Formats: sequence, structure tokens, C-alpha cells
Amino acid sequence: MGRGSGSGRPTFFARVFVLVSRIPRGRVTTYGAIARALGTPRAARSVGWALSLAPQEDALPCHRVVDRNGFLSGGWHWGHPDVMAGLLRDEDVPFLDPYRVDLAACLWLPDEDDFEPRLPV
DNA sequence: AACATGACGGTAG
DNA sequence: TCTACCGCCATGT
Repeated sequence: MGRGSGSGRPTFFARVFVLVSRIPRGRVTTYGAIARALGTPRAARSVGWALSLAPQEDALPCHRVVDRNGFLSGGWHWGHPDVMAGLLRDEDVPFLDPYRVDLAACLWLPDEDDFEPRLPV
């Protein structure tokens, strides 16, 4: 109820929030990856805008969303990028630089949920 | 209906 | 590899 979904079909923002809520702890994804998963590959900017308006009460892990290069482009939303970096470090997310995570090691793609592993890891 | 906004992405130099 | 530009999109006025 408070995600702009009052008129029936979920809005773009609402779908973004659902996806973000599924990002596993210790992993991160990108604005573009979310946009592609929603069927609008060119709407990366809109994804970022949606996150900037994410309701606090939803307690979404928006710190797990970075840009295509792993940089914490939304870091200032917490007052200072150090706060976002701290949240990620607490989850043992690997960093390449103070404000850049190692995407090669922790990138999570929404599609992964569609590939159910046949064997338990 | 047009214009401005904003936590992006791809490409060229 | 880094910077500058330009193109894309959903919303609110």
C-alpha cells in the first residue's frame, strides 16, 4: 500500500522495490540489471530515481544496488558514501577500492532466481 | 501535452 | 583507463 500501487497494476517503482527486496545478503546488483529484469533495459535512471524515493518503512536493502562499474553512486543518500560502504562491508561484500565493490565476485542478477540449482551447493 | 528531474548506461576521444 | 556527451525512462507539475 504505499508504493504507488493503489490503482491495480503495480507501478514501475513498486516492481523495482520487489526486486531489490530479493537481493541476497552479501551480494549486490546494478541499476541496469534491475531495469533489464523488469523488461525496460533502458530505464536504469528510473531505477535509481525509484530507490531515492523508497519508503523507509519498507526497509529495503538499497545499499546493495551499485552502478555498472561497482561504484556506490547512491552513497550520498546516506549522508556520506562511507555509511553505504559500511553496510556492505558488514555483509562481507568484497571491495576493489574504498567506494567500489568487486562486481566480478559478488554481482547478483535477478534472473538467477529462475535457475533453480539441481544439486544443493 | 510539454518540460524538468534524477542513486544510469554506452560510446567516442 | 578516465572524461565528456548524449540517449533513455518513469513521474510530477
